[in-house]
Amino acid sequence: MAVSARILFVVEHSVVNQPVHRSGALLDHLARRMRLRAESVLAPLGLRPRHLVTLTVLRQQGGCPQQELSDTLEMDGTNVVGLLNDLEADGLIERRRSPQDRRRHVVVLTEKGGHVLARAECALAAVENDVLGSLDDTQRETLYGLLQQAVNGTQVICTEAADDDSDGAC
Amino acid sequence: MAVSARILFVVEHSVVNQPVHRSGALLDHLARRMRLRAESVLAPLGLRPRHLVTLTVLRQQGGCPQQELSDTLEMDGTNVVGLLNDLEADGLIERRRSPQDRRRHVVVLTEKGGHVLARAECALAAVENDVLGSLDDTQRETLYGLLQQAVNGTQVICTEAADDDSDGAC
DNA sequence: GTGAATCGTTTGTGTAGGGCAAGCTATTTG
DNA sequence: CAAATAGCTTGCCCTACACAAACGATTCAC
Repeated sequence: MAVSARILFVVEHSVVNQPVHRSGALLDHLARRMRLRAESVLAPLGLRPRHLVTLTVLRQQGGCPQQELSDTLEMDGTNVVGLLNDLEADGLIERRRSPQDRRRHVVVLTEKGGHVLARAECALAAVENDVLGSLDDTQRETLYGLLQQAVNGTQVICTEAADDDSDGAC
Repeated sequence: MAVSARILFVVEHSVVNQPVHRSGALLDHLARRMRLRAESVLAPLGLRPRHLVTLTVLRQQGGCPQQELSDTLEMDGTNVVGLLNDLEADGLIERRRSPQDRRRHVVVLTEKGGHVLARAECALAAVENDVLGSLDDTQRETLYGLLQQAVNGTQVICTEAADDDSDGAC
């Protein structure tokens, strides 16, 4: 039936006609599915998807100046301000003046922020279970690793495997 | 440093404290990055990201009634109409009356639609190269497979490996 | 066959995400 | 001191969508 893009691949002395595999559309599609469901789960926590993305970035980047955050999120600076205002109002993040350059705000996740993020992730178990239903645990972990690597430029295996406190089992 | 969610895992007689790995936020983040770049690449082709998603779905689902498409895309019916109007105006899809139930429109990808989709995917090589830069070819293929499986409920290895025409190497 | 339900379409309305620009303060740097 | 920079606020605009209502065509149930 349908037509599909191809590139020529030379594999072990033979030329194989192979379709082009672009993940963009799939990523878009899947992200939408996640987001739709996540919205309702997150609402009771006073969060929206983009807040969760922001918190996630902050957790693994540690404190970072606001502009860097804007770069990472690839989002306009003014909108980041609003986003951080929300999060700060809820006590999930803190803006600290950088001692090196007092014009800068270093944005850090508060303890509460970490906990809320953790709770949100637990609450999202059902959502993920629904959307990624056809992937087994190993596959989901692989997917997570790949996404992490793509987003961060390097794979993050398990940054703080031996950390304390936090909200144990969901 | 930061706190993170955990669940208890019993692995071979030992209890391992393991962080919860939710892909939602990463998916969202990565999809955004892709979409931002894709928009400018797609614009010259008269397409926007959601058009590409639609075409992609149609390619691998074959013809399907409009409502099913609406379900798959998890998008309101009225918006799907608009989306399809765009695509039909460009001759990329066709709406055919279903012989079984003449109320229904069966939506199919036209030959031109397939070609344009293929061309778009080729054009997106640079984008993907940029966003997935830290993944090697094998990893990208793995990612693609997982996304495909998640979206479709089952993994699609290479539906029509022996198809003809189409636009060869980018 | 007549009425009820269904598929798709159009139109209209509302909301949220988010880009972009201008103007401001505090601060650093030349 | 002047110029550049980080962040904040306000205001404007556009796009993606959801949702509702009303319509024609068709099917289905009685």
